[in-house]
Amino acid sequence: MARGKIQIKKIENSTNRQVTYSKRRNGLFKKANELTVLCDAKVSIIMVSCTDKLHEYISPSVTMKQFFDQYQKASGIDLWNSHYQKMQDELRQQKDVNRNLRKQIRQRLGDCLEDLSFEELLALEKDSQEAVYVIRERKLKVIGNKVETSKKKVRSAQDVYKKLMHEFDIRGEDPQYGLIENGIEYENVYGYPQMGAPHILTLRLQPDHPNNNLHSAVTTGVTGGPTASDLTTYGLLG
Amino acid sequence: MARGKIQIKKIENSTNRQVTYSKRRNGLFKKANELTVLCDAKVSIIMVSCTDKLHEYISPSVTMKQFFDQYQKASGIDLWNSHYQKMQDELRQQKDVNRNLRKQIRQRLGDCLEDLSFEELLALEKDSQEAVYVIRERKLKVIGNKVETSKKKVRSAQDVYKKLMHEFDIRGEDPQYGLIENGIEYENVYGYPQMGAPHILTLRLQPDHPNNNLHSAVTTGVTGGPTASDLTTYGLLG
DNA sequence: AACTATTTATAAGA
DNA sequence: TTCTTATAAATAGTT
Repeated sequence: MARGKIQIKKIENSTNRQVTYSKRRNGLFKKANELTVLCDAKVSIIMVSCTDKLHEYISPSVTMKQFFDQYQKASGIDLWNSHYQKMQDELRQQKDVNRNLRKQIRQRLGDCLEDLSFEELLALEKDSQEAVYVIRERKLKVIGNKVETSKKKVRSAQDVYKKLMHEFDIRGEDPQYGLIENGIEYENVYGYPQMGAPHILTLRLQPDHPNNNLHSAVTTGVTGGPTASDLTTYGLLG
Repeated sequence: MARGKIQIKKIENSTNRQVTYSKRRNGLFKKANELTVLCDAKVSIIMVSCTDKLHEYISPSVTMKQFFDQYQKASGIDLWNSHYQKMQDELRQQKDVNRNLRKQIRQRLGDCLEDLSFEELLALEKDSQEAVYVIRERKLKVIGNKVETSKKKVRSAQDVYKKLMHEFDIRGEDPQYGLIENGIEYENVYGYPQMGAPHILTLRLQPDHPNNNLHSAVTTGVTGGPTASDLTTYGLLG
C-alpha cells in the first residue's frame, strides 16, 4: 500500500513475510485499540504466526475468559463442554471401576457370594486358599527374621554381661547378683506373639542391692507381662 | 482520518459511534484477512459493541476452539480449569482410591506383602482364612441346591418315562428299549466336578431303534466325558 | 529501526 | 445503510 501496490497473496520471501507480519500486526492492534476507545467496544484478537508464535490484543478491563464465555453464549458453539464431557465420562468410569473393585474385595472377604456363578465360586475358593498359603509363608518368613534378630540381640546382651563381669573381676569386686540364662524356647513363636513370648533372661536379685541401671533395664522385660513387644525388649540391653 | 483528524476518545454522538463502529469493524476484519493471506497466519477477532452485539472474524480453516486451546496452552492462563477444579479433585481422589483398592486386592491374592507390618499380615491371614471358610460353605450350599434340583429333574424324568410306558401298555405295544436307573452317587459331588461327576442315567439301547429325541438328549449326558457341565446336563431332560 | 512514496482507510457529508 | 471524496493513516520497499 505504499511504494507500489501488492497482491493479497502469500508473501513467498520469508524475511519479507516476517517483517510484514510484524508491521501489520501492530497496525491491526492499533486499529483495534482505536475502535475500543472510539466506540466503547470490547475487542479480542488472537494471532498465530506461520512460525506458531502467538500474539494477542485484548481491550483493557476485559479478560479473555469473559470473551470466551460471551462468545460461547452468543454463538452456541461448544468450547469447553467437550472437555467437561470427557472428564465426566472418565469420572463415571472411575467410579464404576471402583464399585467393581470394592465388590471384588467384599467377595474375597466372603460377602456378596450370591452374585457368583458356581465356576466363579470355585475359582475364588482356589485363589483365596492359595493366597492364604502365600500369606502364611510370608508370615513365617517374617517371624523367622524376627527370631534371627532376637538371637543376635541376645548374643550381644550376653557379651555385654560377660564384659561387665570381667570388669568386676578385674576390680576385685564381688558381684552381688547373677544372671541366669534360661535357654530360648522358640516353639511358641510361631503362633500369635500374644499367646506367649519367651522370657529369655531371668534375674536373681540380691535383696540388699535394689536397683542400678542395668537392673532396671532387665527387670522391665521380666515384670512386664508377655506381650508382643517382648520380642524387641532386648534392645534395651544393647 | 479523513476530512479532518479526530481525537482517539469515545464518540459521544451515539449514531456517529455506531457508524464508526461499523466502518472500522469492516476495516479491521479486512486487515485481518489480508494478514492471514499475506503472512500465512491465523487470526481470530471477537468484538462486542457497546450495545452488546457480538461480531467475529476467524481465519479460514481454523476453528475458534483451536484458538482457545492454543491460546490457553501458550498463555498458561486458566480458562476453564476453575470450572472443573472440583471435578478434577474428585477425579484425582477416585484414582487414588482405585490404586488403593487394587493394592488391597493384590495383597489378598498374596502380592505386595512386603509392604505390610507383621500385625497387618496376621490380620490379613485371619481374614483370608475366614473368607475361605465362608466361600467353601457357600460352595457346599450351591452344590446342595444343584443336587436337589437334579433329584427333582430325575424324578420328573422318571415320571415321564412311566407315563410313556403306561401309554405303550395301553396301546398294546411292546416297548423296545428300557431305562435303567443307576442310583445317584453323591459322594464325589463335594469335590471339584472334574474329579468325577455322577452319571445318573444309563441307557440300554436296542440296536434297531437308533435315535429319537428322548434318546439323544440322554445319551449326550452319557457319552460326554465327566466334565463340570455334567452337573447341569440334566436340564436337557426337563 | 527509520524513511517516504504511495496505497488504503475513513470522517464527514450527501 | 451506502456512496463520495478529501484527507489521515498505514505500509511496501528502501536505506
